[in-house]
Amino acid sequence: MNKMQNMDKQQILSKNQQIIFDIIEKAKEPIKAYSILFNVQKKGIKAPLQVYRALDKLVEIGKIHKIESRNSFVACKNSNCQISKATAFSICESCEEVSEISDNKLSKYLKSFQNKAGMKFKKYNLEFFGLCKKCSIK
Amino acid sequence: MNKMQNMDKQQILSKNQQIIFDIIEKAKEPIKAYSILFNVQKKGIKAPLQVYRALDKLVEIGKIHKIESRNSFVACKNSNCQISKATAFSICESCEEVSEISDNKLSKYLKSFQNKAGMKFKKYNLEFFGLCKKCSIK
DNA sequence: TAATTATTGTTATATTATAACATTATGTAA
DNA sequence: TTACATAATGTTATAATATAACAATAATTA
Repeated sequence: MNKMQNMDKQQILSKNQQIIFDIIEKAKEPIKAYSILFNVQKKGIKAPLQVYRALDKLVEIGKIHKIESRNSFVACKNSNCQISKATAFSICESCEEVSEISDNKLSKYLKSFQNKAGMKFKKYNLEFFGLCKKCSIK
Repeated sequence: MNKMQNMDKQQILSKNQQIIFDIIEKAKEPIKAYSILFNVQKKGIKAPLQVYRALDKLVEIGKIHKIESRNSFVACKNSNCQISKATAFSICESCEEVSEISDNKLSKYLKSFQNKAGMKFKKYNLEFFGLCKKCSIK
């Protein structure tokens, strides 16, 4: 194993983590755990738990994000949301296209947001819903 | 059935919807579908689908919200998030306390947010994570 | 009052996720 | 370099969450 790859987020991936990350990155769209499982069975990963463990770790280190409303996973496209602390997505309710939002003003605003009790937050996840360009023409 | 009750959101609830809404409102904290099911079995609602159907409807009309990251449901505490379009929550990662955020500036900001492609959104869901007051003292 | 739409009831099953336990690999500190 | 700790893997079983498909009934509306 080449230990110098995947240094972007200061993390060397284990064998299973790498296999699963590659699938998610290639997908370019959110992909579900059992669909990942189907894709990696030829590589010897046979059990859901092997997938979920890799997913947990990849989310933890910020290489991927979970789209909570869809129970699916995408590779991180940002360098800003390291360690998965601050994520925002737009989701098309018609074609289910998901894209990660990278907007400094938005993330600054949300990172510094306090609720009325003065509670500050370590993390947030924001999902916007609407129609993407293509679907809004139809 | 008294048709004059539950007029707050211009919606009369059906029998099952009312039963399930009452459980959620009494709970005062997020409650899961199968926990609701357990609670309503004495009232004759025996199948998961009966619960999920009522939940779907209640979400649709904005009487309750789904906490996506927790697969659980809470009664709406706001008059602002009608029809479930704009929801924000704070979630304590230690005790799992969830509260709905009602902040005009935040909702104004998010309602008018456009992504770089100029796409506007009909709906959003925001979940903040951190430690609540109690848990941050510990 | 017929037609339409919403709601309910029911059985079965699909989908998503974790528990528990044994083993192997990797990193770290004496 | 050995022992200790920590992380990752493999495996079986099962828990938790959610929907499909179909039949019947109730409520609304034209």
